[in-house]
Amino acid sequence: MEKVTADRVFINELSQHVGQEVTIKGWLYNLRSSGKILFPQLRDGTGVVQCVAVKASVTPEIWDALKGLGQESALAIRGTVRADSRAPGGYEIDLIDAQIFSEVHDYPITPKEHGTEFLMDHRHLWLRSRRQHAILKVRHTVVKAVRDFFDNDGFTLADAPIFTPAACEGTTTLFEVDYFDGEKAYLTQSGQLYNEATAAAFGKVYCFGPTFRAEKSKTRRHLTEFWMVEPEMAYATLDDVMTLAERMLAYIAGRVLVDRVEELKVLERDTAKLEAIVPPFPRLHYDDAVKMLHEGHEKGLLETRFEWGGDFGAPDETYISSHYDKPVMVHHYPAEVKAFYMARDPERNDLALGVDVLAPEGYGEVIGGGERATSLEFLKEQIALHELPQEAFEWYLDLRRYGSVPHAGFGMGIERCTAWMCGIEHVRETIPFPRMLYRLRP
RNA sequence: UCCGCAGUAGCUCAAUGGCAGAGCAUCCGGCUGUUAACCGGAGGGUUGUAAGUUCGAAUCUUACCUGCGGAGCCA
Repeated sequence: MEKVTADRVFINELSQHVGQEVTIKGWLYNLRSSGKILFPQLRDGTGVVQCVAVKASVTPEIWDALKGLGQESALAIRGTVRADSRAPGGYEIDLIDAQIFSEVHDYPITPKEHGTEFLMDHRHLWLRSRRQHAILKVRHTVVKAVRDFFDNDGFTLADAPIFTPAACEGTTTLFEVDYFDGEKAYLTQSGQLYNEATAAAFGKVYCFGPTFRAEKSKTRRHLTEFWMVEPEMAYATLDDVMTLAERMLAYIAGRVLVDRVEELKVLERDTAKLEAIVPPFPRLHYDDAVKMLHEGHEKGLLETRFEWGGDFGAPDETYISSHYDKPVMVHHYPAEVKAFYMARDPERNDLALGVDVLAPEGYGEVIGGGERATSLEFLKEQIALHELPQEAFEWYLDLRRYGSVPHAGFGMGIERCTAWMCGIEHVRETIPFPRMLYRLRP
C-alpha cells in the first residue's frame, strides 16, 4: 500500500486547509457506502470528518481495503479538503490514499443504543463515543477554569496528602490502608485541615486532587473516588467565602460557554441555564430555608415536614433550588450537622458559619464550606465531644497556638460541577474511569 | 444497608403456561451522495444461577447472584 505523505493535520483544523492535500490519522467512526462510492467517517480525538472515496479515483487495493473496514479500525488517509454542506461538520475530504494500521471487525459499541451496565463494562472503549468525548472535554475545561481562576487571583496551589492518619469528616466513610508500621492510615476525605496549615503560610491557597469516601451511597451524585478543589483564605469570613464561590462558579460557566461550544451542542445543553450563572447569587439563611420547606409542605409539594435542626435531603435541596435560576447559597446551618472545625455564629452559638451552594436544575450541593473556628479551647472541646483522638490533631491545634486568625474556605466536587455544566443525569460519565459502590473495573 | 424494578442472540428488546423471534452488529451479495443509509441472503440461544410446581416453564413459586432507579449520608 502506498505511503501517506501529505502534512498531518487534525480534524479541528480542517477549516484552515480547504483546497489542500492533507493527512488525517485516526479511527473509523462509521462507514457508509453506495455502490461505487464510500463514506468513511474518521475521528482523531479532535473531531469527526467524513471522507469520500470514489472507486474510479483510488487503486483497487485501497478500495478493497477500505470497503471491508469495521468500526474503530485505525487508519491514516490522504486527501483534499473541501467545504461541503452535505457533510456532518461542514468539511469533507476527497480520499486519495489510505494506510491501514489496524483492521477491526467486531467493535462492541455500535451506533445503536446500549444499556448502562454494558457501557460501564466497556468504559475504556465508551470514551471514544461522541457524547463521552464531549463530557470529558467539558471536564477538562472545568478543571482548567478552576486552576486559572485561583492562579489569577493570587492563590498558591498547595496540595494536601492522600494518605492521612485521621478523619476530618465522620469516621464511618474512611478507606483504611494497612501499610504504615503499627498505624492505620486512611485515604483522604478532604484536604481541609492541611489547607488551613498552608493558608497560614501562603495566605490564599487551594488544593486539587482525588478524594475518597466509603459511603454506601448509590445515587446519581456520588462516586467513591472523586476530585475536589478546595480553596482556603487566611483573614477571611463566611461572607468572603460566599463571594469567592459565586465568582468562581460564574467564571467556570463563562469559560465552558466560550471554550466548549461544540461539546455543549453535542450534549444538547440549554446554554441559557449556564448564561444565568452570574453574581450575585441569592443568599438564604438556614432559618429562611426551613420556612420555605414548611411552605412547600403546606402546599403539598413536599411529602414530609422538615424539622429545624436537620440537614436537607435531596428532595429538600431540589425544592429550595427550584425557586431560583441561579445557584442558591444556604448559610448558618445548625452546628450539630456540620464538622467539628466550623466557627460558630457569635450571636447564636447553635449555628455554624457554614454554607452550602445548591446548584439549580436539581444538581444539588456542588460546594460546601465556611468559616473555621479560631479558638484553641473551643477546638479541644469539639474534638473531645466528637470522640476524636486529640493526639492526632496536635499539629492542627498548633495552627491555633501560633497566629490563629479568622479563615475560611470551601470544597467543590469537580464531577458534580461538570455534570451540572453538561446538563447530564449522572456523575459517573464525568470522570474517565468512575469508581463507585460495586464498580471497580475497568 | 433499606425499598422498588429488571436479567432472553455480541447489543437493544419482543414472546405472559404450548414451535424462542425482530432490529442493529457480524459474514456474503447489490446500489456513484450516504447522513444511526438502504435492499436481498446467511450464521448466531444452557432464556442470570440453583431448586420446585406442571403433561409441558423464558413465562408461576422460593433462594441466591448481577445490574438499574430511589432513600439515608455527602462534594
